Amino acid sequence: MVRHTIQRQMVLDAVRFLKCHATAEQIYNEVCKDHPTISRTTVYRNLDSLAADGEIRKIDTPAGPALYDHITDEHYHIRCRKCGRVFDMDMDVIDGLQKRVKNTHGFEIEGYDIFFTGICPDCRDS
Amino acid sequence: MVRHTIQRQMVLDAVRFLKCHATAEQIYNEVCKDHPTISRTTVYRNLDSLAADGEIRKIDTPAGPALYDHITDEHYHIRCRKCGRVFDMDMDVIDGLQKRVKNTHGFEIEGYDIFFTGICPDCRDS
DNA sequence: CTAGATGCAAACGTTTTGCAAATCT
DNA sequence: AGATTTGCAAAACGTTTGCATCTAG
Repeated sequence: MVRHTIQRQMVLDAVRFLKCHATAEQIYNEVCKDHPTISRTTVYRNLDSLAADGEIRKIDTPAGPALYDHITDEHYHIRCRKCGRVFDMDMDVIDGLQKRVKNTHGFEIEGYDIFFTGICPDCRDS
Repeated sequence: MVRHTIQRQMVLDAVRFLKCHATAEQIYNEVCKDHPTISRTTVYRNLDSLAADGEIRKIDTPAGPALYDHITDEHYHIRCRKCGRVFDMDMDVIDGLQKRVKNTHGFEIEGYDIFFTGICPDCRDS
């Protein structure tokens, strides 16, 4: 059974407070403001466990740290090739994308993500 | 100017020989068979430079090492959540996906990738 | 001759692990 | 009381960097 600890609660609160694609490091820093003795390890462990319980969403990103979202509608992301920042993509979700798979070859498909790559306005202008 | 070295050539040959989504480590091991004194660093540097020149394609993957392909048609990937292996997805490329972006917010979009997640048949059966 | 490439060792950022001590239920 | 969680230190992992040496053009 999952045990309720202040650390777990604070990690969850921080993810909700930061709202969108926060890194473990950002979440750790946020929790540290109120509870400076928490360890990074505990943050990682609670993020994993909260994601496994479906309380938050973990987004593994290409070429960068994982991001954690409070649960929101499905959406896609773009990563700046220069600064590495990740932004939400302004586009509709593609309807029934998973149904386009011709043959799963025995795979149990659990989900998917689309990552765009590009150069953000800040990096282009410098 | 890019200089032609045996290391660069061997890295390129290895990527072509391994054909699909090889990791830097696999490519290093392949090159090592003929040229055991090459360093991992040199493999990484040549992979980067070959990708920058468009001779090979680098695929940054979520939650795993980057993969390198000899140039092939665009295609999508699936990663097993348990064993981490990456496979090609058996589906058609989505026509004009980039045109669905409503507002780039000043981003220069260079491309995108779709990554499915799931459990592969081997991992499910064990 | 010399810009550029190499190999080494060491650092990097992110994440995971082993373990003893602390804490929920 | 007993299983789970914590915090620490250390390791793991993939990758990059600094630097002295070497080499292709």
